[in-house]
Amino acid sequence: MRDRLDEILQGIGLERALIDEIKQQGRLLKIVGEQPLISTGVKSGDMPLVISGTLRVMREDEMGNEVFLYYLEGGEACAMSISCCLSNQLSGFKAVAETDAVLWMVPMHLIDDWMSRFQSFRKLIVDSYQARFDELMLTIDSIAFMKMDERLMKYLLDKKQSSGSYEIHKSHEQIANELNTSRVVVSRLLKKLEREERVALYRNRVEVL
Amino acid sequence: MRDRLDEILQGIGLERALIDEIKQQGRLLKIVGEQPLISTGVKSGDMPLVISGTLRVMREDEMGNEVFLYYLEGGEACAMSISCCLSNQLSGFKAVAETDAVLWMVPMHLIDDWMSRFQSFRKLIVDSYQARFDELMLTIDSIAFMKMDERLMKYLLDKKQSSGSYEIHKSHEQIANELNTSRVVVSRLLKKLEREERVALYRNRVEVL
DNA sequence: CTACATTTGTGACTATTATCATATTACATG
DNA sequence: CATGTAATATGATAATAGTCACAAATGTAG
Repeated sequence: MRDRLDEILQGIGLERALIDEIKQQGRLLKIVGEQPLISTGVKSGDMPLVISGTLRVMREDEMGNEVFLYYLEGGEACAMSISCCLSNQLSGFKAVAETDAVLWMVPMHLIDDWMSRFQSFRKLIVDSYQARFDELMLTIDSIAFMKMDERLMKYLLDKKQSSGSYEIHKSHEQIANELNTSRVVVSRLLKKLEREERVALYRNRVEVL
Repeated sequence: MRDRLDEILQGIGLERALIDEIKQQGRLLKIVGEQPLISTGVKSGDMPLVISGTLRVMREDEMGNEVFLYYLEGGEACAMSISCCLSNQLSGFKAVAETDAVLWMVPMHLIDDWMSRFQSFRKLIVDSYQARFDELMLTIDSIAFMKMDERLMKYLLDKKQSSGSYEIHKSHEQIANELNTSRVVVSRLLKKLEREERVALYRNRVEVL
């Protein structure tokens, strides 16, 4: 697993010296699918770096409604946790392992030091923020401009792209939660997509055609 | 105006040496109300730092629909423009001067150098990203969870807070655009709020009670 | 004051989404 | 294969928002 980490850190474009420090100072964390990593209103002293698997990051409001924000995948860092920690704030979001995942947890107090010494690390942080930002923009686009049927289709296609599989193993209920609508609505719209021969429906499974 | 800049830079918590460099290397840009600073699909080589006035930042899609994202006010930096420039990407958004505004434009190529040398500058960038991030989350909250009447009231209250005034000088049409709905809907909901005695309505002006 | 453009008000209708009630189907387990 | 639970399907109805048409009002320039 250390080798995989090395490979990923190189892939991001970090220099040798930094890679060695990261490998020395962090710790490995394995989480199994659907296990929560960060919950709304809790804070952590580490910045997670995804080695393998996928984290699903969501926003949750006071009443427990949640909207999907973005995915974190192999090689991506969760830059949000930085300022969340620097500024001593509570996290406004919730991260759940979408699949089994392996993370490298980096102690927060080292971040600033690395930012001052390594150009590649500054780039990692800024890029990470920007990537999240862009994805949030897409989320806003779809919530603000798209109707539920389009959003649902986009959701299915995004899933397909990120997992590489044509099958989404979720119930209508779970999909409805991620899109912040009701199960009945999702069932109806999926049925419509099925009639249009864009998906095939099974129990706990949707296949994109 | 240089004094005001100095004051603001100190207020952010930057150290003397950095402040001097910023003052030496940047240039002043004045823009008058409603003038666009950044347009969708265009990129700039400077990072703007707001000295006075307010910038309204919006997301625009291909069909010209737009959603309000957040405001940038005195002392705030537009960190988004950094990676937008570093990664050679086009800006996915649009910034308009809400009122007359004075900006200090910092050449992008200095950013990385400052980030390596000044702790306070790293903090400025990270905080700036985080602040925008938090505001985007609030925007998502309101679009995803709130109904139009609540969003309208929130919009009016936010305006009140940011301008300190109880009067919003906008037509129903303009408000509708910022909330991504139609003029008719805004007129109707404002009328309802008026009946509830929460606002008073005039031509091109709404007063929050 | 008059003419005109812009802004605002409202009724009528449609579209989309939410909600409730109630079937029906699929799967796991004994 | 009988049975129970979770998942899915679907009709009926309501709430919310969008659209169109047109009327009324407000402010401005001559």
